[in-house]
Amino acid sequence: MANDAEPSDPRWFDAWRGIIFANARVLRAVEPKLEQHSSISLVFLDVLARLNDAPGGSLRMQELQERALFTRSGMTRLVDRIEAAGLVRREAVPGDRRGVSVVITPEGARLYSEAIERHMEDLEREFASRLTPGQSEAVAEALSRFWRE
Amino acid sequence: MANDAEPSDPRWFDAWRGIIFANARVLRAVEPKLEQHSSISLVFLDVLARLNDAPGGSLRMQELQERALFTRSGMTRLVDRIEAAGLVRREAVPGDRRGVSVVITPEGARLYSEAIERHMEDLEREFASRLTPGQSEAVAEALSRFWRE
DNA sequence: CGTCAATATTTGTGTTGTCAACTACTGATT
DNA sequence: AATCAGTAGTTGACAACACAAATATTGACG
Repeated sequence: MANDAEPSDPRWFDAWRGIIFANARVLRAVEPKLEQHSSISLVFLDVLARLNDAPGGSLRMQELQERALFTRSGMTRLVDRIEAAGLVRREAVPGDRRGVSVVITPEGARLYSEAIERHMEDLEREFASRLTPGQSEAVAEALSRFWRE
Repeated sequence: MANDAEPSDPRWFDAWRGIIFANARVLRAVEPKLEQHSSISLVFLDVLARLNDAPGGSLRMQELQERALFTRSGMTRLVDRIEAAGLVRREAVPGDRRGVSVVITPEGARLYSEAIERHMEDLEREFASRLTPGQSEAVAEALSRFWRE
């Protein structure tokens, strides 16, 4: 098979290339649609998703920082902007006056569920429709450790 | 439109989630190492790779823009910076005075091959080692249409 | 030839990202 | 209680990104 003396690229590199291309191409297609329909960006949606999935709809800045997929740094100012848009609010943490917890507002939750629904449709069109169920299954299985650790 | 009652997340969403997580986590691990060892960023490496793979080590701005994975816009100024680092140079296109072709310099090619070698080792550690050969194969096969189309 | 829509790239300007320094608070140690 | 290393988050300064408008050139068409 393709395992005698690496020809040029090892086989796992095709897998990696597939991941970066799929990531880039799907996001490139899907992000403008999100902004168009919901007038929020993917980084906003990302933060709202983390909060929405968290118990109580609330996380501390650090947790948000760690879990966010599309933002590596600058969470303070990102939350500033999302807060200015009225989608989250900062609250004091009882018992630790250094801490801040970021809470999703009702309006944030409403906008999130609206936006994520549409976003899923877009993803289905741009991503899912290009894979067979068997392929989806195989990719999901192979990559699950990257998010389930 | 598929309209059957979705239980929680459709199966393809796990595949998509795997892709974004794998992408984010591997890049987050690998990029600092690249910068540390080769003192270039991933966007630099990306551009150098496109040029290195192109016939004659040269592409026009537009082609670079289209092929680049890690940069969606601002190719002019990105090339400015890479040029300032001596890794590429701009050349006039014979027969079209609007055009510019970007050529990789010998130093760029040298630095590229050095950096990519190390980068592949890092990728192997952070990505490939977490997949079985069968999983690599499956992911590569399932996602090949995203870069070969 | 002269006009003009189309193409190729750069420039202007506002927005977002990054990294280190800074402020504020905590908990442990003495 | 006073000290102090560690933790949480913000701020300042600058780099990189994004998008629209500007510049320059081409090719087609009357």
